[in-house]
Amino acid sequence: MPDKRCRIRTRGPGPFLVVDLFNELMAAFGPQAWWPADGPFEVMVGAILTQNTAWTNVEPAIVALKKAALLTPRSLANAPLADLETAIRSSGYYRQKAGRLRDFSAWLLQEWGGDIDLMSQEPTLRLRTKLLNIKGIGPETADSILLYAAGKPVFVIDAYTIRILGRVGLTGHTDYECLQRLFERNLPLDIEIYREYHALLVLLGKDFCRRRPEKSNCSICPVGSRCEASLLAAV
DNA sequence: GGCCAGGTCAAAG
DNA sequence: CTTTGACATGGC
Repeated sequence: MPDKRCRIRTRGPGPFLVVDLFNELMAAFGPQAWWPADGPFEVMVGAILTQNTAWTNVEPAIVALKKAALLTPRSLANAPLADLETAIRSSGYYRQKAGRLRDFSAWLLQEWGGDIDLMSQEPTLRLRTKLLNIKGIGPETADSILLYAAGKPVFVIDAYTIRILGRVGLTGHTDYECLQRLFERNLPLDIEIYREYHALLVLLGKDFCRRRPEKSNCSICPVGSRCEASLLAAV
């Protein structure tokens, strides 16, 4: 149900279409096959570990967890915090994230007996609310878990998405839920499209977002970062 | 050496 | 309701 509070406008050369951007990105870069992980539990662990952290720092942490046989809900929930901290040190915020991983794993066990398939049968919005009630799981992490681990059609918004939209001229309500609705309103209800689109936005963000020394009128990008008037030809 | 990354939470203003 | 600080490592 559309929310009247979500008023989003475009400025610049022409109307901005969510669908056009997806088509251009897909044509330019092709499918990304996200999320890079071995199974849904690993997806969820990765979603927590990558919070405000480069994926290159997350990978060694996942490997270390795997090597220490800590990559199951039960072992993660029961391991000494010190062991977790050691394993995930490379991912940064390691004390905080160790606690988050353990709390989340304990929740998985308590709510669903550690059965992710069972968890995934929960209605989407109810599951989302439950995830958000866990300390350390915010909207992006929750939605990443829903989309990439539980197979729910939920569009993930991240810092790249916000920056890119700002750059192509989007103004107005740019908070998480409004932007999420913008995408969900304009796309077919299709998990694969949601998955690819978010992956492509991250790719675009990495490859283009900070390297264009053009001028910017973007009010969303952080001070000091550069934007350009158009990204792909269309926007 | 400085900047920043696939955020989140709590404490102020 | 909006802004700010803390959390931390590793790559460029």
